[in-house]
Amino acid sequence: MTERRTFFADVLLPLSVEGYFTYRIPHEMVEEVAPGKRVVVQFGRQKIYTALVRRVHENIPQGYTPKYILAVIDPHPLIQEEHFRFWEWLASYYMCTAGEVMNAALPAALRLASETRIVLNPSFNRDYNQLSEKEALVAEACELHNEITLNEAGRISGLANPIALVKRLIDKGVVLIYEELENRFTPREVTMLSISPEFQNEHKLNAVFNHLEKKAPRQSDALMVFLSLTGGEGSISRSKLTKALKGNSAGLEGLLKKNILQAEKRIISRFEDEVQEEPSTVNLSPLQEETLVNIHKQLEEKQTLLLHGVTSSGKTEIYIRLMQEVVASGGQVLYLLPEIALTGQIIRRLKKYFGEKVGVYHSRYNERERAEVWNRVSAQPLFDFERFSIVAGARSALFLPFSQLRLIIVDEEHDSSFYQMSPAPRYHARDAAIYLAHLTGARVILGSATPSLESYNNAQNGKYGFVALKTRFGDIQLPKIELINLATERKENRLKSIFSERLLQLTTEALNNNEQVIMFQNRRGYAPRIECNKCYWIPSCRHCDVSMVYHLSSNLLKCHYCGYSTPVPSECPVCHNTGLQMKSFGTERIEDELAIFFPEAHIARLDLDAVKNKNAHDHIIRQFEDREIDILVGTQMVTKGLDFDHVSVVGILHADSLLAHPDFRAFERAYQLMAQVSGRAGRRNKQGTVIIQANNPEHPAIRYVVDNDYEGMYMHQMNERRKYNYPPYSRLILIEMKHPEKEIVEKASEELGKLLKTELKDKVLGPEAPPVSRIRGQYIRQIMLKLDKSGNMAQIKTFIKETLKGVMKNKAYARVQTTLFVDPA
DNA sequence: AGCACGCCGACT
DNA sequence: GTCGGCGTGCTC
Repeated sequence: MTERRTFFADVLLPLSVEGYFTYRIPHEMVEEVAPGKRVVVQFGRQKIYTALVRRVHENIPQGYTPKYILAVIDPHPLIQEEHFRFWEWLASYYMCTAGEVMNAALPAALRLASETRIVLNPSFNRDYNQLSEKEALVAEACELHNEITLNEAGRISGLANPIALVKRLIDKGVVLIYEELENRFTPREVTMLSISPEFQNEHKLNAVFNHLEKKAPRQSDALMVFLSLTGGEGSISRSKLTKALKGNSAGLEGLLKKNILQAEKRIISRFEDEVQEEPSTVNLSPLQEETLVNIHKQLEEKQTLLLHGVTSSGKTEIYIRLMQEVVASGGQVLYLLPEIALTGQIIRRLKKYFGEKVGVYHSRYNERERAEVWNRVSAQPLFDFERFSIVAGARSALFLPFSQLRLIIVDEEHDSSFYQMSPAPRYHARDAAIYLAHLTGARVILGSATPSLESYNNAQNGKYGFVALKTRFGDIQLPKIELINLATERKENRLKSIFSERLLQLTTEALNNNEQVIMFQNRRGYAPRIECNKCYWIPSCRHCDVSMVYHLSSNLLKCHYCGYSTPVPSECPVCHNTGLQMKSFGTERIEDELAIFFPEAHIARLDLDAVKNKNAHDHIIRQFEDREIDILVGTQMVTKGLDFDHVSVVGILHADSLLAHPDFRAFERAYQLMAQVSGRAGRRNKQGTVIIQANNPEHPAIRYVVDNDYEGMYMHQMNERRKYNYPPYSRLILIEMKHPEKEIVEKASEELGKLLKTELKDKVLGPEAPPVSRIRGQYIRQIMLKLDKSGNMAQIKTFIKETLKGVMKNKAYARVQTTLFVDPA
């Protein structure tokens, strides 16, 4: 007789709780439970969650009786050991829980969440009079709808938190609750129609036909259409046949009833079958060819390489060649891009070479689509689709379960949107990609025309490989950049609205030549503020410490931080003067005023307000590509990795505003933005022109853009960074505290700062109020830690956590929200 | 993160 | 007295 052994599983829950939880594995599940599989567990009094098994063991937990695992979901592990290790590194480096990483990693459709359902207790005597009004409402709703959810109970009763009410109903024996698991991952199915086996010979089929022709002409018609579409062989989807039958569905029903046709469900992809193009090879210029050889050579030694290629230098072609090589050897490629650079343009280009091997993964996809991509990347997919060899995705694509990851390309690596600000995990996808590659043995290529100082520094000191592409592809010249001094223009009365005469003149010429123009202004809305012309009162948000922006389209003042909006006041509430003036220029106003100067031109706007709808962004880009738009006005959205062939003029309307931020990266950012948007200008056979308008055109950041001098900018900024001990000379951790009461957050942050200083001394800066010191009614204080690169980071992070815990013990600070940003970008 | 328990003020 | 708001602590 074999001894019965007891097994336990340490599982990870998708919650913001530290550590793993131990559950007992029922004997009948011992075979099934394995690390990386999803299991269903109850956590707490009632909630049921999908957890991931981290490890299985026989150590009996001490001090509590573990609950049982309720069910095993997966036949094969969903997560491999190296992914767990990646998550755990991310959690410890970025100071969050592994559960929070799990939440970010698994698409929602692969997580099960239970929902509390409320039903009427069968033994309830239906005496609603014994109940309070709200209780009766909820109970009656249960009777009427059979069951309601907790949320619905909240709505019906008007209570934000209906739990107590429901609990009373349970105690009174009126209702019962149970937890319903929702599995949201179901593959898409289609009904396929084919000839039933017994009619699959010509003789029989003819007989049927003759019979139907006389007795059931509608059915015979339907059969005819079916045969003509399929040629008698194979199957066709029901929807296709129905469409071809143009309403004769009765005929089809008859054929199915008589079992002449048979229906069968088949799982299909959620992604439209794109026309599969023959994989073509990319033709590289001799310079690109040389670059490719150089990349290969360096990747033999270095895991990560920085590809510094000026705009339009043809980086994408090189990426495609590298991808082809990886795919040919059976490997997988992850192509990371900033969310808004993931446009139809780039995807179409990849599909042209790789057809159905390319998957796309970003936040505009719904849950089910994401779950399918997840499956098609995995080594053991739940459903049988062709495996994706290449995934183009935004930062969250980093968590896809690649099994043969050989190459990660981080394009536009300087882009700060690779850093996730909220929610946790607050991580930098570029840096995390490098760690993931370290775990999996993959190579990383960081690409940019304007690399981050950090990456360029790593290339300079030999940590990364380095390859530069200094000339544009196909002999396109770099644009000519002209400076306009806004102050002098204004003084000499040559400024029309916000446009210099030179810019208007060049725009006119471009339009006459049937060329396109981009106008860049980094503020959305119509007027960034309005102002009383007598007492200088400025309307500001009631929840945030910022002025309200006037939006023409809605005729409202809006807060860009919390979304609060108000009508425009008819008079100044302070001095009752009716002269309220629009100050400064947003993209909406620029679009509006351009229409006065160029009434014939098609003008469009590309900013957050213009792309609220799902496909609006792609739509505008495509219209611009197709030259249905002559002038495109936009915020930084127009700078993100787009290639247009017919743009001859780019206007940067107010460069100073880019430099006005009190941030140690402002200079670098301003350079990157201006260089990137300038790079949109220029076309075959004609040099483009960029006009930079600024009150202070002598600013060094602008100088480096004009001279196309990345190196110079790099040296200049590295000097500054060294002087003030900023990255890459140090590492930063930002601690942000929030509370609706100014005094509380001030005291809490002062106290934390003081305690941190006992160990970290002058490495602690602040606390101080950030430029926008109140958002959504919460006062904000920040403490910046400037840490030595040589320091023991793990130890310092533990110290920070412990110190914070100590401060939070004070009941007065219990509701202060603290957020940690490691390596903030 | 949720969720329950328990303390306390306020309204029938 | 009950109702409901919110602080506190726990979840395998």
